[in-house]
Amino acid sequence: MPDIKHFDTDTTLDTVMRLFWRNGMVSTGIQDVVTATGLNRSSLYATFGDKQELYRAALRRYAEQRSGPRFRRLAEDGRGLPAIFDFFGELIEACCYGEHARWGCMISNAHAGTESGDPEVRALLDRQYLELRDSLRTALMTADGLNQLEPGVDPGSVADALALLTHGVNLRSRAGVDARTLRETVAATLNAIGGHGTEGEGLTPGPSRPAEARDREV
Amino acid sequence: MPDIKHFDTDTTLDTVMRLFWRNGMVSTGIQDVVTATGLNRSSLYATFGDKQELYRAALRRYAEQRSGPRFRRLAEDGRGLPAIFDFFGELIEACCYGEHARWGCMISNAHAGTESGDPEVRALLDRQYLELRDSLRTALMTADGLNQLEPGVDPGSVADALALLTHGVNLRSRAGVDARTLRETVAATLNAIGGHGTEGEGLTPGPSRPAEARDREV
DNA sequence: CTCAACCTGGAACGACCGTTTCAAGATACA
DNA sequence: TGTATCTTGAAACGGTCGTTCCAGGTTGAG
Repeated sequence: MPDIKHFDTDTTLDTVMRLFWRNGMVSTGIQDVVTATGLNRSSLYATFGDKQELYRAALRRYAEQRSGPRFRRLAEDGRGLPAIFDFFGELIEACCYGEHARWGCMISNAHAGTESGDPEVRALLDRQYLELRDSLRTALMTADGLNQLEPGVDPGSVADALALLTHGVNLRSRAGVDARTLRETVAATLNAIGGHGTEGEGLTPGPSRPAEARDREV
Repeated sequence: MPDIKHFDTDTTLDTVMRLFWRNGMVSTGIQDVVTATGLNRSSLYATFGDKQELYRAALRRYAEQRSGPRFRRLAEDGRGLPAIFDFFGELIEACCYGEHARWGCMISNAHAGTESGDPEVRALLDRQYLELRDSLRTALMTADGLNQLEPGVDPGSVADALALLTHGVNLRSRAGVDARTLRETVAATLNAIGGHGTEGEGLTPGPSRPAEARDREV
């Protein structure tokens, strides 16, 4: 074995992910990547390939490191509606406060840009949507088993609607809408679905609380 | 009066709007604008200013020509819930079929991109959101007056939720999701709000019907 | 017709784009 | 230590970016 890489691939990909996440793919130049990561073009191209492949890798990492755990936690939470309340509560918190405030969601952003032209990217967007939808459906079916849902509410359809609502939250948070407004909107929606009186602690509208919520992960 | 412009400003701005709408601001070069409009750089810069101002003008035009009439029609429709059904039905139709299929919504797209960094753009995004929200709320209050809503449904909160849902529809349609899925999701949401049996004709899930719906306006 | 005012075509600007190339440096095994 | 193999630094590639400039054409008023 001759020479070994002088940098950590995961750390680099994490930095690149943040760049693409905040500024999008087209607005992020290779020079920006070079500056942010500290390594040079040769190492970048030798390790990740061209810009498109680099973006795909960053997007995959976002899906695995950011979205994935959230979805899994939601699906495996046995509390039913409170789990969904908390899911949205944490989402809004992460979108409005901390390191990634006003960055939105990299998946949502990819939908709106030229990034979605790449079939490989679009396949990932579809896959992520299905994962979110299924996690929500699982939680809703749990809620249904606990008699938390209004009669006549179909977990499948509502899961789809909530997944679309998530994209709306991501988009609007990027425009700088405050967390309180988003919390109220989501809480009203979930209360309409069913759970009167079963609110999780993630969505108490109250005053916004930026202090304790800083530097949370997404 | 010396010389007069040799082209129509509105027609040009319409062409530019379509470019920015489909490809976003950063991915659309001045050369693309020159090619698409047929006029040259001098006339463009003399008439609209630089690229940022050109984008702002195109976005304003989108809001006035595309979103505005839709919102007004929704708010002035006296039928209540069926008006909302039809609003979403036409939205989905325009997002999935015809000339602008898979373009999404220029306002939604602007949220996700670097475009939203411009304060003037962000002010427009907020204004458009409020217009949509208020139109939905007006329609919901009409529906409430007609006893079409489930008891305990607050028109204000639901209007916010439906406005966010709209962004979700726009985003997902850009990724190529089929109209039938979107219609089912929206229909299920609106049925949960209240109007069992009051569906408008815009959301009958059925098979997708691309033929009759081509070349609709957005 | 004269002429000042405006518009148009096209070339040109410097800066930056993503990508490639290549010599020099670093490493593990013989 | 020699050497094959990979990494790194830095320069350079052609192309495109947004923008500006100016000569030449066109218009309407005097």
